[in-house]
Amino acid sequence: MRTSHYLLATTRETPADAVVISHQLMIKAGLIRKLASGLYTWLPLGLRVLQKVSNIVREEMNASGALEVLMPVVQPAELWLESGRWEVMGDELQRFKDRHTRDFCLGPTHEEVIADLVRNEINSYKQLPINLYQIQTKFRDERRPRFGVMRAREFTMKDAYSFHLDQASLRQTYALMHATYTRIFTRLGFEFRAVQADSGNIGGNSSHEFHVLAESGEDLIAFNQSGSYAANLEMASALAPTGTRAAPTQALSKIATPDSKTIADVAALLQVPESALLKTLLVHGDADENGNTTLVALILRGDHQLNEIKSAKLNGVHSPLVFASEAEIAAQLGCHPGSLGPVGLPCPVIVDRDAAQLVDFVCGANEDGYHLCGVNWERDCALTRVEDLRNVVEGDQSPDGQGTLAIKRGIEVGHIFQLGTKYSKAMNVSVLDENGRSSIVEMGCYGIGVSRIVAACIEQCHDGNGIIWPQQLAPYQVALIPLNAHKTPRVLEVAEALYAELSAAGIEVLLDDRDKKTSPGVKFADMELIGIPHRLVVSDRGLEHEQIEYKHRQSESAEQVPLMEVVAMLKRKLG
RNA sequence: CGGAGUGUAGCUCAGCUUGGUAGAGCACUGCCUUCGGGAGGCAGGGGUCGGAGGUUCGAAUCCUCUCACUCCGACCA
Repeated sequence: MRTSHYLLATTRETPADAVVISHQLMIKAGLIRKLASGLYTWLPLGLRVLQKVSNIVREEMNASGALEVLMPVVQPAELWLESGRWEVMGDELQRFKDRHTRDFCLGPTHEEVIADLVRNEINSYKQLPINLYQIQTKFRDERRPRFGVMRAREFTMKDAYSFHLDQASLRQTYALMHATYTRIFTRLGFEFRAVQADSGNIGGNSSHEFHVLAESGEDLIAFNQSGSYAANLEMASALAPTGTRAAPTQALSKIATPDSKTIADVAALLQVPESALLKTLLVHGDADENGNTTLVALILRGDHQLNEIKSAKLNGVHSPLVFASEAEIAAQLGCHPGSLGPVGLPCPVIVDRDAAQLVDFVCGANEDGYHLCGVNWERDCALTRVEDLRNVVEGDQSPDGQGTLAIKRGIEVGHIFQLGTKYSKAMNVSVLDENGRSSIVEMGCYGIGVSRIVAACIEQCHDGNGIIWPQQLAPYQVALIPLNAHKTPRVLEVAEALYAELSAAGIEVLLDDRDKKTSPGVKFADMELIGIPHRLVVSDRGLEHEQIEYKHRQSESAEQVPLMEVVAMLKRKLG
């Protein structure tokens, strides 16, 4: 490709509304342009990268035996009513009516459509297992789109759905997809982790997320050094402390703590560490048959954070977690949230394992302006229920006993689920088994955020001058820059010859043939910004010695290569 | 959805407090010079100041409403 015939939409200024580096660079390098919030046009350069990602994903999915299909973006409401998700999905599901006033939605995912396809087309256990996938546009009306294509409303996703006669077969394909995803993200050159994950709304039993490690990631993941344990922070278990609780040494006392409402305030006032305090949080319990809920107290050590996902899964706790309002707390206890504690608390109490180990601790007195000191479990208040309520922290023991946990930020680029029969039962997807009996099939689903991968790659691979594409994603492998061609005609002749020869060898070359008004500095800066891995400079100076300058995007300095050897050298470097 | 903020040229922004002819840099067009790290000169083109209503002799500027976008939070397959 020649830059003179290309839409090289690089900008000098950093866009004002982009906060993460990948979003800034995608706009500066001319990969994307925003149309509206969460909606992006892919420009020629960006589309090439997106297609390279798609192709790698497609190759590996095909190699795994999955079959590619393409389903509609627009889906009829009937299918969603059948699965029960028309009501459940909320505003993220973009609904609309056609001219006949029939209800439709834009597909945020395709479980319903694929289930409908399979129940019509697959009748026998002999046709199972089968794994169908597509690479297609999804639409989710996100409450807050952000970070460019990282969290867009319209985005490209690879979604695969597998169908099985039994759970053993599902587990087998799930493992195969786990391995396939590992191959894909390895080929993409990512530093990533596969982590245990919450399956959330989509349902099902086992679930893993694949995260690219990056500071700008929206998720926190916990893992040990050996890699034997990795989980989303939402899911990571905190090991129970070992040993028995020490005996009390202090007497219970009540002290005035006016104006100290937070853990930090009270710890500072009393000159004790935050870990010597209790944090008491009131949440809604399970609803009774009339839909009314009572309050439940969740108690943590002052320095620990509540894990809302783990807590909401406990019996007696409303899921999803709903915090009691200040008004509800005042009505039931007559004090503010900052003054709560377990002593004499008139509601069920669930205590975190670490909080249950404390002795001589400080907690709220359930009376504004007072705290209790020297409090001890069982002596001063009951300890009836102990659970894992807290977020793990850096340095915690790994739940599998292998070393300690580190916590890092990750960008979720893949998610695999064992759905079981959640959708197949609701939509009656069945086959005849070998006994001729109808059997509801087991389902798995497997997603990869194709467009998000482009952004995630830039988050991992950039420097002060711009993007640094790995070879497998680079829109072009070689930037070929003729300098001073208007002064020395041979410069352009040699550049054209190299362009032809490299192209004939199947190497993707971007020839920067912009005219003399584009100074050398501009060409160098643009080619670095868009991240082309290999750079060749053809100049009058070099040609005097029959030499071409070569520089890799990441190397500090350039080297001179004899003209006759350039093509062979690049073929070698590009494998 | 709650809180905060911003809308002026393709981009980054000034002008608004105190109402009086629409601005700068970059980008773009033409000519000349320059030519290995985002060149210089001269001459140009480009904006119903997000939209509607109001106050006023007069509104980018003041008031009201509205829309869009961004950030923080909550939420999220």
